[in-house]
Amino acid sequence: MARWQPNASERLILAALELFEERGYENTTVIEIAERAGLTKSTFFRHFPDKREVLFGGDTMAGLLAKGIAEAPATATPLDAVAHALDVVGKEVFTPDRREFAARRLAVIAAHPELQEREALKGLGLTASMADALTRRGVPGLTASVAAQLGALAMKIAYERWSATTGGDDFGELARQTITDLRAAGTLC
Amino acid sequence: MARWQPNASERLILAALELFEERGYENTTVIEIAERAGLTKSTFFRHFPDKREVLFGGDTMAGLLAKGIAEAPATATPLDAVAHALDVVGKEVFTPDRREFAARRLAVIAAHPELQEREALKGLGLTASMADALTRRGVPGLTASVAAQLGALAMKIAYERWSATTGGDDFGELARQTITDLRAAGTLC
DNA sequence: GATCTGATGGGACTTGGTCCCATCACCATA
DNA sequence: TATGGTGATGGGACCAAGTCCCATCAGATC
Repeated sequence: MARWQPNASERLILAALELFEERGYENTTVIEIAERAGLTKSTFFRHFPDKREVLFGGDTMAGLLAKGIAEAPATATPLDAVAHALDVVGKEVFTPDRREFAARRLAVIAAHPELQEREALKGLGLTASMADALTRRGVPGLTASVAAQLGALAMKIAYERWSATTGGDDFGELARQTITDLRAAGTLC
Repeated sequence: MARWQPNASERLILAALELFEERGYENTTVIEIAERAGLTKSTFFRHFPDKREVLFGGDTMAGLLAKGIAEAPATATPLDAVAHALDVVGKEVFTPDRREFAARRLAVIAAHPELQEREALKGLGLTASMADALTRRGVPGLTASVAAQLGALAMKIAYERWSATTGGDDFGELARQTITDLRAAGTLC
């Protein structure tokens, strides 16, 4: 059992996903996850602050969305800027090779309230980040909030659509389509 | 120490709120909450499924919102129906005598991520409940989702405004005003 | 080969949460 | 008065999550 094998985090993530699929989240112990990854409980908590977080890699998304919104052309409407940000996310994070993982991850989350709770919190963070980036573009507060909220909804829907495709579909395109759908739906409110 | 004193749940809730204010959420033990309420750990978990839930009374809100939406006049637009539901909630739950408690509760939640996480989950539940009630009115899926999302945002903002007032303000009115604001903001997206 | 650095192992400890059983208050009935 | 039933509570054993601290080991550097 050689120490020092690379990709400890990745191994832990995969081990956790597999075990959650096999026995469910609450029937899986952190120690078991660590063991399957050839590591120990101590090391697990050195890589992730808690058991849930193992399925919610880093907080890079918030910064990426903010960057994408800031970089959108000055003439873009708030929702256009959000669409641009989702395009960036699609190119840098939701790449085709991660599609299958996303689908498995979504299925596990859907089956366990504790994980949904964490996802909801992450969603709040992303919404706040987008709203913040929009106000820095000069968008008035409430409008920024609404656009960010719709953006978060669009991202969620697009993520589900993307992970459910058989492959080949670009996340950015799906997101853009989703936003136009939401825009149409919003006028009926 | 007479057993059988009434209002065990209320006493636990108040004790928890006080302790969270005094020492913070993570520096407060369930045993301490129970002791201040003149009860024990066992009894605490008999009244609440976990430590967080003590600040998130029951799940009556979802049903109330659904009822309010269902009862709205047939001519009402989706957002109008939501406004009607928020009015119902204002009359049955967010009554003036609970305003001060709401303010203290919000302050505590804002200071502790674990509590924000639970609130985020509750928000998801309410959104889903509203979207569901809207589709039962014949509103198409995506439109229902958008209206529910905006409704949840309106409720959150109105709740903050309401709890921050010095008193006398009606939650339903605040919510209605908030929805008008959001509608205006939405057209700028 | 000695040393330094950083990731890992391991164990003690606290707390959240579950489970099970004993105990007590209150009520009804004889 | 007593007797039994019901439901809420007390209490303790137990497991898993998460924290802390220290020992250990691999690899790089000199």
